[in-house]
Amino acid sequence: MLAEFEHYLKAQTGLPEETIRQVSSLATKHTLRRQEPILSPGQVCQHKAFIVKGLVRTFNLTADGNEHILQFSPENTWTLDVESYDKQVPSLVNISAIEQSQVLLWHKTDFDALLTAIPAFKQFSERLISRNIYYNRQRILTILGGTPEEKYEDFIRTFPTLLSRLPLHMIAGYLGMSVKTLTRIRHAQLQRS
Amino acid sequence: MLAEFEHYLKAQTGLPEETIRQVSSLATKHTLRRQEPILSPGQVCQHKAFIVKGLVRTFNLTADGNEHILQFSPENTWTLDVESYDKQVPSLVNISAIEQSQVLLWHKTDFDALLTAIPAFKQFSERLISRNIYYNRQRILTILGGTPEEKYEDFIRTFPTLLSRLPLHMIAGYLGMSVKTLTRIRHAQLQRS
DNA sequence: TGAAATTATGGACAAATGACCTTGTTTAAC
DNA sequence: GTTAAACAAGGTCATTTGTCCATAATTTCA
Repeated sequence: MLAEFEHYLKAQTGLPEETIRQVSSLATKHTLRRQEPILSPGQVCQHKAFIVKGLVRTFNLTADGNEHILQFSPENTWTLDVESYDKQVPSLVNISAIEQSQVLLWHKTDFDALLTAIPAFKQFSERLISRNIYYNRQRILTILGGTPEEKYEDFIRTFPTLLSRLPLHMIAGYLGMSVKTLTRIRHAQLQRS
Repeated sequence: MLAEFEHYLKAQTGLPEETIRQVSSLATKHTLRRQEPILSPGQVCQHKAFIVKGLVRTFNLTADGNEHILQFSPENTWTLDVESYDKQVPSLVNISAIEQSQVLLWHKTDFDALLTAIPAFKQFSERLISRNIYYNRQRILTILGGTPEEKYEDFIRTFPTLLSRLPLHMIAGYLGMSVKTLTRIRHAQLQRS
């Protein structure tokens, strides 16, 4: 489990073995069953999580039981509730496994120490944050702009490999439309092809 | 014009006069007429802008002439196209004045120098970025989730002072709905009250 | 001040979407 | 391997939303 992460970090940063070991040595291994939560509303987000294997989602449940999905986190990506983590205030969102997953967790204290101790690691971390900012901006434009069909096609383009791993109702929850609409779109696309 | 900014920065950071002067001394003053652009698609975003007075919007024009608004920037806020600015690549968005506005511009080179030279200023800058991240996350949830009416009410709650300064079609462009829908909502609310 | 542009609203109609239900299939779990 | 749960898809209908149009009010700027 650590080996995969170390390989990832090496490929992404080119940091020396020793430094990489330093990072991974502070992680806790964790296996999640399907639907098992890492974070629930009301809890303070204490950890940064790296997904070694599996698939995790960040979402919000509305009063009427609807699920709005902020993020899917597959292998080799990170996840956390930034706002809760940064400010150490109770979270408003759920983070939980879609598939059985293996994750590495760093406690905020340890992770902060790593960022301070290893400038190149901090740079890497900032690069990830930037990417997230750009992505969310683009996502807002897509949600604002497109027809449901355009949103769906955009989703496929952005996450081609996730399509087959996600139930439709989660894709709907990510795109902000009903399952019915999604079904209709796919039906229409089949007709055409 | 500088005085307002210096007052803002003092209030926000508590930095000493001298440092504040150091920051403001690198700014260029600029007055914008209504509808005058600061940034157009295809250009590289070279500056960070602080709005001293007026109101500016960041938006995207679709092929069919629809306007999707990413951000409103009133007095005492900052604006730029982060992605274009960070990477120095051509922008995809427009930034332009809604009202006649006064802005201060820092060239990226100068602003980067300030961030390096003044750690407390860098911290302040990071705080602003964080705030923006939280806000965009929340915005995605709101857009995904609510009925048009909820989105409109959320808008009023978030930007109570902007309501009267914006034409309806811009609010619609920010919320991702047609002007007609907005009109209907307001009509319904009048009936009820 | 006066002409031109922008803005808000409303009507009518068509199209898109969601809610609710059923059915058959696939997947997971014990 | 069997049972239970989750899932995709389709039908129907009511509602919502958008487009296109016209009109009246307001604002801008020369």
